Amino acid sequence: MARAATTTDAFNAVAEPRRRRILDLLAGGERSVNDLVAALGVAQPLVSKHLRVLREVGLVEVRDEGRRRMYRLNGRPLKPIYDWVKSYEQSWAQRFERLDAVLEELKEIENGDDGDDD
Amino acid sequence: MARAATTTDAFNAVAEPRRRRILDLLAGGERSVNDLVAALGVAQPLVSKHLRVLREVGLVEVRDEGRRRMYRLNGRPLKPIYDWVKSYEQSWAQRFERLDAVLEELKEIENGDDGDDD
DNA sequence: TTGACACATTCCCATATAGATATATGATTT
DNA sequence: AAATCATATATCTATATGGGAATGTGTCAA
Repeated sequence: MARAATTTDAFNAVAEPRRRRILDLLAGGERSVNDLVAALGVAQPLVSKHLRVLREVGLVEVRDEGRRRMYRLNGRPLKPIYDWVKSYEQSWAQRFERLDAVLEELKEIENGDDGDDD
Repeated sequence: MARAATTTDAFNAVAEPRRRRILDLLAGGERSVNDLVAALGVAQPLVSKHLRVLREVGLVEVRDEGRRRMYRLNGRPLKPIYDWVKSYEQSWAQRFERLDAVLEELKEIENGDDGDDD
């Protein structure tokens, strides 16, 4: 099996930095494709393809306005990512569990060794 | 260019569900590879390969214990994901901007049409 | 030393890109 | 209708998988 499609879910869609950048731009408000092309400085077909991926996972929605297509953000599909990653918040905020272990080691070392040994 | 390597950053590493599951298991405490193999129900070489990816982005750390290798979680590389996605929290908590637009449309319809159209 | 156990790595395959280029589609203007 | 503008899609290439099977490596037991 190959890697899962980028359109499988938001996790995969958002793994690509350019797509995150697009979402960042859309967070500032609705934008046309050409707007995005100019802001990103990449080829138009590539932007369209990225937008397609984002559309397929529901992260953006389109509205036709004359010959332009206005894209807007829909953050809802990001919530599963938020929920998942939030449950790990402790694991970087609390760097003290490890510290505990180190302190215990130091206590033991205190008993006789110098411990200059990284 | 192909897709970015899964070892490029945590975003890519975590796009794979099996790797998220591994982190979920490690969140409960240190585990040996065999433990993970049993818990996941997948082939051992595959688990080792996923662990390698997680190791390369710093999401797990290893400790040798006899012939076993004990893996433990390091959540720090998840922080960039958290920070990025957190800035979108409004965009799903606040589903009212859209509602506003709908209400405006309804007001207009009120002026003459029945609007039985969902 | 031999054997068993726990993992990691290598090789192979099918698949899915990201990007570049060329072209198709659809709306607006002239 | 013809030309133009704004986007989307099709085609091609190089690359990076995830998974399966086989094999390599290091540790402990007999």
